[in-house]
Amino acid sequence: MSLFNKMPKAQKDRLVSHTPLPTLQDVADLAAVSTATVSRCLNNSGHVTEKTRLKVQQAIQTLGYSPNFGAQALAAKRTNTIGAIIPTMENAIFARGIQAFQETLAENGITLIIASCSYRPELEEEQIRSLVARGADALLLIGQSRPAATYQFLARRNIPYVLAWAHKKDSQHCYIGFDNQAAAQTITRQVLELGHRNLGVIVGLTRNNDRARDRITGIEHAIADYGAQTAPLQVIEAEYTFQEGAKALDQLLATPTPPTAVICGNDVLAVGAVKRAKQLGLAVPEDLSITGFADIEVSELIDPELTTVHVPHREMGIAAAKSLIAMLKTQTPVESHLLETRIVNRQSLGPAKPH
Amino acid sequence: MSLFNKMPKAQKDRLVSHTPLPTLQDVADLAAVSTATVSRCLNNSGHVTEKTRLKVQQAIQTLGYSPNFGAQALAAKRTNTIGAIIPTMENAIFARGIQAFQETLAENGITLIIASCSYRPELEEEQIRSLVARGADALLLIGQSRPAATYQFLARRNIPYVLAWAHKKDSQHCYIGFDNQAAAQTITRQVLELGHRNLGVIVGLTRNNDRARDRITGIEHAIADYGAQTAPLQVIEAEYTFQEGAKALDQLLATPTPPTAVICGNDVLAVGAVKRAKQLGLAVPEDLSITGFADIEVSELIDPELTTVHVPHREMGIAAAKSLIAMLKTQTPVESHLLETRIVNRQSLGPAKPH
DNA sequence: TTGTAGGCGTTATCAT
DNA sequence: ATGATAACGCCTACAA
Repeated sequence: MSLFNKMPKAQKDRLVSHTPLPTLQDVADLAAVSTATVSRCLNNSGHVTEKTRLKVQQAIQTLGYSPNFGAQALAAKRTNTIGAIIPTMENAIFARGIQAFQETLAENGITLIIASCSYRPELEEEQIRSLVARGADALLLIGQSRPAATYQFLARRNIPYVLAWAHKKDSQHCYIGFDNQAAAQTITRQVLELGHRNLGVIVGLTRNNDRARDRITGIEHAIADYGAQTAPLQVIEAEYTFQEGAKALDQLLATPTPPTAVICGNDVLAVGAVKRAKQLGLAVPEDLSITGFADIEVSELIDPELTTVHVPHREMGIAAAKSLIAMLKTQTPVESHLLETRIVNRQSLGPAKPH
Repeated sequence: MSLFNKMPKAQKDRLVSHTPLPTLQDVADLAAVSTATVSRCLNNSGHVTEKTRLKVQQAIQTLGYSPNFGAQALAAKRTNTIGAIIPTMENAIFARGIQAFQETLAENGITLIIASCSYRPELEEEQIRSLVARGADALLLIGQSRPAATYQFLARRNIPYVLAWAHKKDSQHCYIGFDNQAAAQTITRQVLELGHRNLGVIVGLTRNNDRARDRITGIEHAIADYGAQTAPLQVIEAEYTFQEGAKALDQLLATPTPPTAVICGNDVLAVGAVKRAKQLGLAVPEDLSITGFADIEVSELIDPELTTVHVPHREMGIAAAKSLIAMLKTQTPVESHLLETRIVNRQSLGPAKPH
């Protein structure tokens, strides 16, 4: 065997003109330093003379070097990647928050991987494993309700996570979100104060959605406090589309004692209901009041514009990113972060008609 | 030095009860086979007895083993990750297509990394580098216009990519999309056939958006073919929000000869314009016709519903995913894929008033 | 401050 | 069909 044949492959490649991508070694050679020094420059881990740093940077430039992801991940035991699993990318409710989340991560040199689980918990479980397998250093999850086994899995792997879009006091988990129940309770109280005594409710499918359930609870509490619902409270669950919101309204109106105000668990359903009400010749809010939840763009598009609960989407995304980054850095849990919601009064809610 | 001190760290860890995550070696030990065999099982690369396969699977189960991403990437020189860079996640125009793209990738064991570039080309360049650095095996990009250096970078790294949401004949690139110009031309012709002789145009910012430019060209061609625009063609560019669509309409109507029909480059602007028209007391389409482009959900929400160009978002996402997967598998370019658009006639376009 | 060298957990090439 | 073993490219004690 010749000397050439004994060489490591990378070295051979450098002799023949194959020229694959430059490696740390190439940079080190060109800069006439060791790979360790180059690595230190790359990771700003201090202890490098300004002069050598410049040499190294020069070499990196001329070679067009960029670290190999796999090697970096393998050696450093982290990928600088954070995963997020959201019910769906297809609707606006998560879009703005996730966008802000991603921007904040990017500012910190972290890449976001997104998966969606279509509100199916078994898929979420699978996605969590997948993202972790893909090397996600930490995770953003939506809401709290998932099997204990999932949390155990994360604990076993020591993967930091935050639960966003929800909030629970005194929990072992780190929440970055708002109090769905309290927010729903507040807007319901406002509806009641306007004289409505027969409410209807349209919410997303509660089956795997603790936020939707919390909102119903809030509505019920408000009504109980006020002691004022004259008919049985109708709660219609609907999938997350304009059309389903419209259909749900039809159901509500088909009852013997149709409501004078409809509280919706989200803006998409609310907006669909508003459109349907108008089609049916009902004036909103004169004949029927409708409220939303989330304050996404469409709530200002519909006529009349939607009175709804404003959620600080971007703030939430930013806070989630910062918390995760902190957890990664300190390797310790971080406090939950409660964000404030507020009611945006537009035109879809009005006083009950005197009778 | 004791024998213990000479051991590789992983072996030590297995002796003391530290128990980090199980490795391939652990699985091999438990199954009493070599790591090579385990690896073969994991990658279905054939030549494994059913019996040993079972043994190995058993071991994987009991250990809860999952491959280390970094190591896998380093050794295999691929990450099974595909990157997509879209202008923004925050609006619906890309959401459905990307969702389908992601689902198709997931079915093939590939993870999607998304980055957004806010329609800023220098940011896109940066994001491309970032995703590649993160180990993206291939990329989905939107539209065609970007610096030659960017394409060189991708060629140098040998990264397959497709350009989606657009189409060019006889191009060196692989397009997965539709003909923006032809689609715009078709809907414009329809408007002209309805007797309109004074059109206005509202489009997204063309500065870094070749799709928007193509649509304008299509509109201009249709008008030229028809030889029929009575006033100078007003083209207003607007950012991608309802409000900007509304403002653009105001500008169009402030001219001495306001148009009787407004062609919009996308549904968001169109819908914003419809809302504004109604606020101004104009009946749509009796006083003013408005058309959209993309056929996203809101186009059915607004009243009157929007006549617009339907784009097969999901098909496009699926096709893009399949093409990329094929390129990755065969290591050869793949043909472009032209998708058909069609006009959806709803209520926002009507005949011109006779005068 | 800088260099040396071993290890990270897979894959894949060769033998057997 | 299975096993040894050499890469893969980077990080990081530890030594100098």
